[in-house]
Amino acid sequence: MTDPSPDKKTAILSAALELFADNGFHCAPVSRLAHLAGVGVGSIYRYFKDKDELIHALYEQVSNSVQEVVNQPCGEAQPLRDQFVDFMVRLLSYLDAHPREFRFLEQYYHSPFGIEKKRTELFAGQVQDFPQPLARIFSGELAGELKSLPIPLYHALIFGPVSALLNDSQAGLITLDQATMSSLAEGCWQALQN
Amino acid sequence: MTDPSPDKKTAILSAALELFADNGFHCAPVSRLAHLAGVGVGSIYRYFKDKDELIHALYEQVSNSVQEVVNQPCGEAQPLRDQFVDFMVRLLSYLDAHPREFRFLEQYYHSPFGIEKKRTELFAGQVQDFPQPLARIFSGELAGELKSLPIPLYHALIFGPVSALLNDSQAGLITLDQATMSSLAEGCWQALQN
Amino acid sequence: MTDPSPDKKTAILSAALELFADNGFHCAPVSRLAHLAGVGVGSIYRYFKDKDELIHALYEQVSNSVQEVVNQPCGEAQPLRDQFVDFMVRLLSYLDAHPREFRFLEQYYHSPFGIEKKRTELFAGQVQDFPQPLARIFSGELAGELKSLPIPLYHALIFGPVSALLNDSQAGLITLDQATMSSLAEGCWQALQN
Amino acid sequence: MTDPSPDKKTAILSAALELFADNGFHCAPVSRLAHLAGVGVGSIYRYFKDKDELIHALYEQVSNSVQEVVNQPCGEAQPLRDQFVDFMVRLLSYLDAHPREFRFLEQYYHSPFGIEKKRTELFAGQVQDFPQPLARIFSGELAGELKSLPIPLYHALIFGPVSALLNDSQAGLITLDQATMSSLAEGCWQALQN
DNA sequence: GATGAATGAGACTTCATTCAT
DNA sequence: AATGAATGAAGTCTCATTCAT
Repeated sequence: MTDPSPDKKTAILSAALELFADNGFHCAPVSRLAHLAGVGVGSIYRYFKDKDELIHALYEQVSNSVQEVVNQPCGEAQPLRDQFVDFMVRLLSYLDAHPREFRFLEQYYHSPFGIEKKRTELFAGQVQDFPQPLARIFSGELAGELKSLPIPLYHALIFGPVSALLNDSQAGLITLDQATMSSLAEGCWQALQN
Repeated sequence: MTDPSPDKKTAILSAALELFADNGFHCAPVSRLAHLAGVGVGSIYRYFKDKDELIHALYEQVSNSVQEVVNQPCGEAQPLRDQFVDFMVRLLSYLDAHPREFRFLEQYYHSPFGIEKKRTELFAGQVQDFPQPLARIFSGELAGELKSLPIPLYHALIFGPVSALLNDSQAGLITLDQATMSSLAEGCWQALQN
Repeated sequence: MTDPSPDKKTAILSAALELFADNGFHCAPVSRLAHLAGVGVGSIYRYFKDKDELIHALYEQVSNSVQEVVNQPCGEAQPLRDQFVDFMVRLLSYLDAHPREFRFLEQYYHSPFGIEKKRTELFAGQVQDFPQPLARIFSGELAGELKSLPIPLYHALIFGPVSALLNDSQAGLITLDQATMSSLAEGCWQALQN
Repeated sequence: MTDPSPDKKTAILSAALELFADNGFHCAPVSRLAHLAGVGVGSIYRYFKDKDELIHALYEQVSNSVQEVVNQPCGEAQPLRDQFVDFMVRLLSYLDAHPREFRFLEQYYHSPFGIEKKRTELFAGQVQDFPQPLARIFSGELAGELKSLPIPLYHALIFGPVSALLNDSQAGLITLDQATMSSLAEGCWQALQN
């Protein structure tokens, strides 16, 4: 039993993602987390002060891995529209391929946990870190070319459809192939045009 | 004699909406519900089999009041675009003015409770019951004029931004005045154009 | 509803016998009693101080009806042995034909309720009231003819088998026809012989 | 490490026997069990899935200890009658010395818990495992010597009086000395004779 | 450091009893 | 007198957290 795993913390976070995404925070007793992680209950409390801290830590981890994907550079030689579509397709692909990350985030944002950590933080938090097309849109640099809107409106018109579509995909209402994702991205792009 | 008082049921549902929206289902013990409703704990179980049934009943109530707003006829004399914008503004206004209803619905849909009652049910469930512009869009009647898309894509492009914007409004990131709501609606409308 | 039944009390006791015998005291909520009796919950408390008193009252009633059967005179012209067998068959027949009465009594005696009201009270309580053969046995009058034993031993040798056999009958392990009942009675009779 | 302590389980079963025997299943709240066992409420649920399982487990334990007594070999050299009397005296002695075991069993058999685990199971369940005299009687081997009766009648004539006498003893109506127990056993023996 | 047995606060639910109608 | 809606004490069970090993 005395498993001197070099990465017990990783095992715990991984088990947590699985259980939280599939069962919700409240149907994931710490004892079950421990069992799934192959770790003693007590060990969880060595790495995390309590269950809440574990949830917040998991959020940070998932949030970061999404940020990484989102922040990859887009081909800057392409027209802006294509860069935007590429970005959107990349985001949709990643989250559709990682349903647990997506469901965890949705659950987190719609729970008391996410009250302080607003959803905006994930995508709009640091405009300057955004990949080319997004940064230029949100920063207002393209104001002549596109509509000039308050950031939350940009945000809503871009990420709202992403979230909604992913939900339908998870629910099995639609399959996200390349064409579908492009359609959505193009719709969003049009929404921003003058 | 001594008939079950409709006031009491209303008081319970009302307290439930408040606590569920503000604290989440799991931080709203029945004892607190009862206290807030000014009712004995046991009385809740006279009106609802258990806590789950109370949650579902509250969903039905909230869902119906949203449906009512959504289903009001749009001025059919106006151009379709204006009808659409009117509809969107009406929906946004109502939910922004009833934040607890909105937060409850979001929470419900993102919980195991809402698994069968898919979000789609609320808005897309019965296309034929939709107000003019939505029904015509979703039914494909306008396929020549607009893009021809799978329903979930229409759905995502229209209600995704609504949900996202309301979240930002709740978070205090933006104030939803008439202009803002119209901007969003117009963006959505553009997103659907050929 | 205002049912001015002349015999609400009877209806309540009757419903109580049914529910207690079939479900046990603790799976027979007062509300269910009331429903089955066709009476308001509150009415039960007009006739009985509380649930305990209802149980004791029901015991008295059932106990009395058994006493009546037990106390019917045996043909005094017959030999004692035949009188005894007649008595035993009569008792067995009655209780086998009234399983709810029997199950209620068994349950009552084996519960805290029956602690003060000892089983003995039912059959041996008032020796002088017993029908001929029993009275003569218990009173010691037949001491020459039969074994001379302490009353509880007579009691055990006579009523123990009755109770045990009825239990097996209720459980469906045996059918109590005339021959079977006579066999038991004869066995008991032999048990008492010198 | 930290293995589940067998002492704790024993303490719980022991407390359960005491409370169940004295108060009945329904006047023995888990909280009281825990207190009497010197254990936290939650610990009971580590050892038993729920209260029902605890009751059944206690039955198994008590039943086994009675079986052990019952199954001890009788002096096979003695006449059958003496073997039988020895057996009866041993059974009576044990149960009279262990009143809680006796009261628990009686209560168990007369409750919904004992519906499937019929009383017969305890004594007649496995005829072949019975000590000499009983096995030979129940198996019909002595049919020439004794009356030939259906098993439930043997059962009633032998164990009925045992149960009844123990009840009277518990009630303080009689003291079970050697002579008394022998008398009962002899009575039962006679009851079986041709 | 790791473990998991032990704990008890607190959640949900039932039901005997009351009392306004 | 009769009713049944209302009540809350009390019961069963869960689970986050602690701590001895």
